[in-house]
Amino acid sequence: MSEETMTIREMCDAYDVTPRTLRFYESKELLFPIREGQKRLFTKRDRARLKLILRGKRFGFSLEEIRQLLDLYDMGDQQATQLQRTYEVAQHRLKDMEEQRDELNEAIDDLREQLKWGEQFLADLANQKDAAQ
Amino acid sequence: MSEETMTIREMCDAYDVTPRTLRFYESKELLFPIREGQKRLFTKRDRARLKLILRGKRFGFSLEEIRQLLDLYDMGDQQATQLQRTYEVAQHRLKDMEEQRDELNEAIDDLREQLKWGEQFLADLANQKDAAQ
DNA sequence: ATACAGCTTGACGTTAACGTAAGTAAGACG
DNA sequence: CGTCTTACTTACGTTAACGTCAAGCTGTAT
Repeated sequence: MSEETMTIREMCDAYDVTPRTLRFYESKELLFPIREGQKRLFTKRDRARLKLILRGKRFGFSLEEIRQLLDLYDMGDQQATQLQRTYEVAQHRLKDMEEQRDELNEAIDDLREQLKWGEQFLADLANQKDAAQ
Repeated sequence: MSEETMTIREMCDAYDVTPRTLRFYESKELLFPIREGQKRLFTKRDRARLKLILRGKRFGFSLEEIRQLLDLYDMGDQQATQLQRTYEVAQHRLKDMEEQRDELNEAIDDLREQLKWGEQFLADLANQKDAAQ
């Protein structure tokens, strides 16, 4: 409960992830918890990074992309070039997402059509049945 | 070039899939090409099924789901119960897709926010630079 | 002392939908 | 007959993001 660091369980509870996930992120160099003997202690920095990781996932970035973005973020000693790069990557992702959404919308429309068709078919079938009696 | 059946290559060209894909679908019992010696010959039925498979994929059904739907479609000797079931599955899928789209839209909005933020930051940075000169 | 809770490090397993490579057969062409 | 083309089977490889043991350490409550 020290103010600065959190155990793995506290992290799990706070961010709704599994221990495996946190260890996995560490192995992929997304997080860098310090050690107290055996145990991992997650710092404020780790928490900030985890938040960004989870946000990145929501945006559909792969962990590898996220890692690169985090690295840029860290490295970038306010070097506009880096930030510019980050910005571009994000913008590209946005375009991908919008395309994906558009495709999804098309598919949804198509499926709606099919369903209308099926509905009609079922209705006809019911009528036939009624009429046959 | 017989009117009724197509070779694997003709199928691939016609539907823009690889041979591997067609063999894979056969192994998963989605298609049932007949054999002429070694070779596969795809019938009209196979072509109809393939179309449905590809459409199903667009809708985000898994191959296993598609197989089940195709089976129902085949079996269902116009048995309304089966069709009803198919209908329900499709409707469920539609709901999933709509949810997915909504999430995606949220993510897109969030990302747009972030980008606005980044843009501002970059602009400020540029101003600072200008001012410093 | 003992049991238990919580942490650790391996390391193999999972899922979907094919890709890819190796080795072989069979028919067509020149 | 040799070679090309097309197809075949078998089977391991791929990718992402963890899940799921197994086996062992440590600290603490009983």
